[in-house]
Amino acid sequence: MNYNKEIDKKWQRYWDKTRLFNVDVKDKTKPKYYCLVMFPYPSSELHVGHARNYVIGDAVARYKIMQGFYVLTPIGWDAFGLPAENQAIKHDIHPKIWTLNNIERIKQQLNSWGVCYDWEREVTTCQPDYYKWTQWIFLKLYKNKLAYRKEAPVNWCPSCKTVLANEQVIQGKCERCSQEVEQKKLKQWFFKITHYAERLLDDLVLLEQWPEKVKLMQKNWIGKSTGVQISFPLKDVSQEILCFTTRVDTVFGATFIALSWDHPLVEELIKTSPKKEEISKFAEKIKKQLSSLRLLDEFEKEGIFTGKFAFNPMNKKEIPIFIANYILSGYGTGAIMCVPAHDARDFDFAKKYGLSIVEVIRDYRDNRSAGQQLEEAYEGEGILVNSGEFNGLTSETAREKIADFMEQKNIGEKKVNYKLRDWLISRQRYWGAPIPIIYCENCGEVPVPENDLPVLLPEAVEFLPTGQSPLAYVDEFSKTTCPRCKGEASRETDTMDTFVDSSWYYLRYISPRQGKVSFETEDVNSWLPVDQYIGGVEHAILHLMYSRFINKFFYDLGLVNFKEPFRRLFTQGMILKDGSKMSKSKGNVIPPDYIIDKYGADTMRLYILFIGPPNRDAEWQDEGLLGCFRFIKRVLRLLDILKEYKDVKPDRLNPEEIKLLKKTHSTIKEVTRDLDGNFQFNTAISKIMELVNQTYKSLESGDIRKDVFAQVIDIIFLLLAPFTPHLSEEANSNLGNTGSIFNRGWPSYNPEYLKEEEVKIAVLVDGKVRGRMSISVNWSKEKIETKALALERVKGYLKNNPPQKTFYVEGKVFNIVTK
RNA sequence: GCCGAGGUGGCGGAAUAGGCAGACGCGCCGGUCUCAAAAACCGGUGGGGGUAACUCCAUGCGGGUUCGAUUCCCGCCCUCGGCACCA
Repeated sequence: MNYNKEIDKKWQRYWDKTRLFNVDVKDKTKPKYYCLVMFPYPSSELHVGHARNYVIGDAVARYKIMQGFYVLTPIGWDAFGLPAENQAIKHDIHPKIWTLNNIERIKQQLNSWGVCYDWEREVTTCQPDYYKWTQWIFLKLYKNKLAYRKEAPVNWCPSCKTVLANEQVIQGKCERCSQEVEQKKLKQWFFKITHYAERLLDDLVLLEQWPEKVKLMQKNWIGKSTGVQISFPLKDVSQEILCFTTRVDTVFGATFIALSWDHPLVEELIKTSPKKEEISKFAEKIKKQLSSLRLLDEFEKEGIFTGKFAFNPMNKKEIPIFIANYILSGYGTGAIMCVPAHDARDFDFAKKYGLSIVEVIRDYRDNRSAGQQLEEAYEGEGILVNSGEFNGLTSETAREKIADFMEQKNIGEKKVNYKLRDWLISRQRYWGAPIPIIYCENCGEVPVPENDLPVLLPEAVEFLPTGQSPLAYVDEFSKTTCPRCKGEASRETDTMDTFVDSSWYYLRYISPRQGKVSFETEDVNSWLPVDQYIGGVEHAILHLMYSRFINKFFYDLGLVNFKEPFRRLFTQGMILKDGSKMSKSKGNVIPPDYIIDKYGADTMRLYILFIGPPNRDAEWQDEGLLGCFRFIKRVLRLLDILKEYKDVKPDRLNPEEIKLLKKTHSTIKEVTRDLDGNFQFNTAISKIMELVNQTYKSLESGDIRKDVFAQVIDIIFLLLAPFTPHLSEEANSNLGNTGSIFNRGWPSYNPEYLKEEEVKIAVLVDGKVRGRMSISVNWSKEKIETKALALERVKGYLKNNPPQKTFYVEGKVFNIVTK
């Protein structure tokens, strides 16, 4: 049998016609399995890097179908987003047209790879029948006081007069015009994800089948810390500054306080200062620097003295108050107590501005003589010094004692703090779901009534660089009447973050055409949680956290009965080319079309799965692809050999046949284990390759009967079916089977063939291999020892060094130790 | 900077409740077939030394635990992902 493109098309049509991947969610005759791949953003064509996600998902789905599950594999499009709008500006094409064209193109690609879905469940987030429900979620959150508006900074390019995404800010400058980017505050909408911080953290333990690293990242992102909020009284003013710290044991070493540029007390502190001008200027400067954590290091640590002092409440010492650029606004209290001796950033800052550095924690291993200066901040734990009555305590006990002391004296209170911040969902952009809020002069902010949804995104818009959403210029959109007083009113013109769209799409797949509700609770409850979620590790935090949040919100409303949406998560690695991520700009993209054309879908699929462990990055090599093509031809040749095969005369199973059947059944066992484990397609495929190699070797011996040979081939194609579905189907029908190979069931192994009587073990002297021998599995350690010590080479090594001890690892090694 | 992951032949990668390092594939070398090439098939292939038997070295670097470490511990170096408006 030869490989040709017609085989691909034939079976793709067959799967479509027989509705192999279409699911009726009401059908409960088989156990369900919900296999979900992260839906694509339709930016342009897919390359082989993208393909990995869908090929893995398809292989999992097919494997589960063979195992007898009723498998739901839906697909959709994360269709709102910034790139569409950029294209619109650049090439004068409407975002909708651009997006829908891309979707059509990608659909063709997926089909040509034999990646199958239940297309009747396709959802597209930019279509009104989808975003209607995204808006509905907003209203639900609003009603439950989990959506609110407050001022928040955006990146602002003063020359383009537009809000920039972080991605569009290159080293503090606008990517288009290279103008210095500023911070601007706008009133924006937030979802109160912090309300769920504790549950998002606690429920991580329910996610037993998630990668540990993803759970750890989420845990660190939530960033729960317990500490103390201390109030530092101001000198001359009857106010105080609140600082949160997790290291209250270092409080005696707090020698200054640093505020963020927009701390509410700044104005009060500097209003009488002779240097007011200078300080305001400095604050302005920091304001222009970017607030994002990752950009902090691009600026040197800087600060300015406000001229005011506070008291350290523990030792009553006067400590200066600074404004510093390394304190984030809107983070904690926006003020920190600075302990230069025990914090590296504070240490640098203190050195720069000549502030005192008071050591209060002494490292257990520290052997500096008294009076010797610290050369760098010591951030570890230790014994308290210079801390009054708390001297001599360990950091750990001191934290408790000082916190208790502070609570008694009313100078501080124990507090739990989270790094997690509320989710800013406002975007000053066109291509997103409009936020369903109306502003009325009389009634204030009024939610759009549910019955009026969707708030349609108008299609005729201009993309003027004005800094507002283009929607603000569409009068028929923005001008409206107040749902409450029927007076004149205007709509919110910001749209929602696309992460809102993607935070619930996996629910919509269950009832995608439902017009009355967002999803059918009963069906969703029977099909979710998702059994297997597959996607890139780059989504480990944001998308997965937002989805978990929205799911918990639905849980609280009684709309779903499961606390977590994704039971098992698999994060696949990237496919690299020349060591880096494929991208058009780098020109290192491998387009799949020519591969499909030249070698067929199964070659590409097989190579993508064989390239390396799927949870890690791997380097694309064209030669590797060729190797897989060669393998496919080699497997198919077995069918031709079988056709012509002259049967050897029937007899009992001969040793060569037993050898081949042993290999076959151990391969079934190992491939199954690889797939059931962590989707180790690469090793599963290599084991099938070994079996194929063994088959050729066994055939050469001339002892294999035709029926044994046919059995082995049949199993080879069954094992390959999830990876190379087209040729497995073709081979399956060539072998005389009717119907789809995917309805035949996954092969099981016969344990009789896996029993071994003899094994080869290595004999080691002092840890080095010095001989090998075959042993019978029922030999005692003593018998093995006698045999091992009798080996000639071993004897040589033991001549002058008699054995002292021996170790035997069953079926593996026998180690003789002379030392 | 913070958080997370990873460093094994010429290359992609196997092997970890600590037990024969380099499965499988690529590449390369030699051979068969061919006028020749391609394809296919067979054999070899971590590095050094040795005609060979064999031997020494080797899993990013430096230490440690152990009869035994790619695997566990401590300290470094490098690469990649995320850092809240790319999705």
